[in-house]
Amino acid sequence: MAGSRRGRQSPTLVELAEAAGCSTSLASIVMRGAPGASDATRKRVMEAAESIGYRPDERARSLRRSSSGLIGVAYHVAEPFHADLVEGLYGTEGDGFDLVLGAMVPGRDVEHTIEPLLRQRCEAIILIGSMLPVARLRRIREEVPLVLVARQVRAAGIDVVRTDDRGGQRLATEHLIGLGHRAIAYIDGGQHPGAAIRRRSFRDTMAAHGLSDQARVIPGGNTEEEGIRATRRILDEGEPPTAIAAFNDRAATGVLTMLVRAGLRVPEDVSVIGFDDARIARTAVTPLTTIRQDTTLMAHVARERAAGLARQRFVAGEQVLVPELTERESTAPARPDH
Amino acid sequence: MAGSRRGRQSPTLVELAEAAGCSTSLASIVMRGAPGASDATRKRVMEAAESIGYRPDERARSLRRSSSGLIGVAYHVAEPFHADLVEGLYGTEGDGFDLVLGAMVPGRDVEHTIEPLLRQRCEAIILIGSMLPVARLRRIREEVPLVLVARQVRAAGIDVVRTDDRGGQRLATEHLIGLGHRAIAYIDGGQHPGAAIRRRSFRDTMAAHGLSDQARVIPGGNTEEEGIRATRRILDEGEPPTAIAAFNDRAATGVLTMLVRAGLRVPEDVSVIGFDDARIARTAVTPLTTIRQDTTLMAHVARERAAGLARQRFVAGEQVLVPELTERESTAPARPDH
DNA sequence: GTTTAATACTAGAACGTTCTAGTACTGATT
DNA sequence: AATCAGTACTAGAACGTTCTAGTATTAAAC
Repeated sequence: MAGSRRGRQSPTLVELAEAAGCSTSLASIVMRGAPGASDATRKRVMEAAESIGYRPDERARSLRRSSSGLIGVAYHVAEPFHADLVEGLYGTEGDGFDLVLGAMVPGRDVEHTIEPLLRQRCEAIILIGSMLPVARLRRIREEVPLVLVARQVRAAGIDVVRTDDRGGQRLATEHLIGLGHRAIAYIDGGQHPGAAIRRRSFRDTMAAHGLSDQARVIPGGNTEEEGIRATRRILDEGEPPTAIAAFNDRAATGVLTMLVRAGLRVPEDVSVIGFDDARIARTAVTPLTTIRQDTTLMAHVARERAAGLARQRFVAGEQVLVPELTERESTAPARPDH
Repeated sequence: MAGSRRGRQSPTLVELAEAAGCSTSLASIVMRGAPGASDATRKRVMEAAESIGYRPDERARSLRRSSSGLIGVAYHVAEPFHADLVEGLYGTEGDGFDLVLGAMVPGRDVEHTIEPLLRQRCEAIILIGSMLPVARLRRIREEVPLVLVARQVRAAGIDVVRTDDRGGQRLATEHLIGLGHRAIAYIDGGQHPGAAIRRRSFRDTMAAHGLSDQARVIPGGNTEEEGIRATRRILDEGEPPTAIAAFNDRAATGVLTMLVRAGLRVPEDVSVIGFDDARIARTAVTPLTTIRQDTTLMAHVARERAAGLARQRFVAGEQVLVPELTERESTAPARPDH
């Protein structure tokens, strides 16, 4: 019971050294696995540590070392896509860095989130899917190396890891066109990262196929709710398109929801395509055809970049990953009568 | 550009004191808003801090103070319900504690997650929805006050904040019975927190209404995928029940998905009820009737408990919150012909 | 004009580590 | 027998704060 520890501090290196009958320096060497201790001593110290319940104080360690060995990660807790990326970040250990999470929640913006990370002297910060204006990103960049994930930004000094949104959206749009669809609606992602590029890519691809007049862009968002609203709006306005592309899988799921509610079948009546290949894509009412972003790889690269930037082995740049089409059941050839 | 800071350390209190022309003690007093400095000095120091870009080093602060002022939070990143709780935890500031997040991801279990929190000398740990056996919880409890959220455990010294799962599931089951349903399937949550209690509550409630022979419990889980699988199994086995209750909203969403895929209508053919009132409940194909757990309140209470336990103002106990039925569109009276 | 009380300020010792610069010992090399 | 190289170990100064115990300075009280 912790009751027995009430008020007691946890044992320090000094107490460990005492228990093991050696100097704190030696105990320290053993605890961090540095060279300079005999095997016998190592064993003795480790046993003493075990027996007194010694646990190194990370604050003191970090303070004393010249570098904190910390990479900060700022992400939106409620965003499943971010959660996937965070999971991926933990996959790659062994670069000598620990991760410190900074949660963005409503009312706690990027600056608020990053401040504690900087106060812990994180050596680099991975910022996931932030909509922050470039000027403010620049200000952060002045304090610490910054890796921006899943968003494009052309500003010197800011490292970027992202998917080729333009290529991805082209893939999606051409998939639909290839299936014979002509009247295609695109549900936009508003201000969200990547939205502007995907929107433009949709328009450009439609234009390239001479379908500009059939291309409709509907205001949307990145949530199921916004997908639902946008689709309702489409349906309210009369003859629905034969295909709908959405900014991301969450919005696409909202599209599916609304179509089912309206009694339309997917893909028989309307084809739907998403973006991300999020977890929910598989379990949607109709398994979603979508553009796959490899979150594991993105996370891997992001961490590598952050570590490299912190150690000044890299110069900031842009890593663009190639997305691919994942065909499931929500898209099908346009029916001839349309 | 951070390039200009290459290799430069961030300014320390000593440099701040120098810049402001006072002692470090005084600069410290100003920076932490402690009494003992004149208004003029405060202004001068603050301006100096601003001008040299001083930012207190949290590691040093925490190390020096007798208490770290940290509460650790261990949660599953990929679990939306946990994300809601984490959001809630940030809502209540002003207790003098900062939150440190510990992410549980596949391959990184509770112990791995908690270790870094302890190394930062968190004064209490909030553990969300862990399935850890009591013995191991006890071991953690020996090191630090522990608040267990969304799970019942009867072990001295472990603080618990949970919803009344038994009452909640009774509410759900009786809602269905009250609508005239008799053949009701329950999709179980397996080993997940609360699952055992909800399962038993379902059985007991059915029994109390003389419906034991109509009560079916199907192995399931806490994800959409498992909801789908369980429902497929139900449909494969012949005459479907007129109502399905699921362990949580994610599983219930899977149920909806599978029912739609099978061409059944909700609630006309089958009523479905979930648990949690997660975000996805509203945007499900058919808006889910569900049992609402107030995550904001739970988070609020959990934080309060953690802070109180850390400061030794509370003795560990159990806080049980009352859930309520949220009626949406996925439940309706049983059709007479059933 | 001395005491008292309060306010503004400071020196310097912590906090729990790491790390540099050293000492003491061993065994091999000349 | 003296030198060297290597291994095992240690003393003690950092790291950047907070906090205790103080010293001046001023204002009020008699």
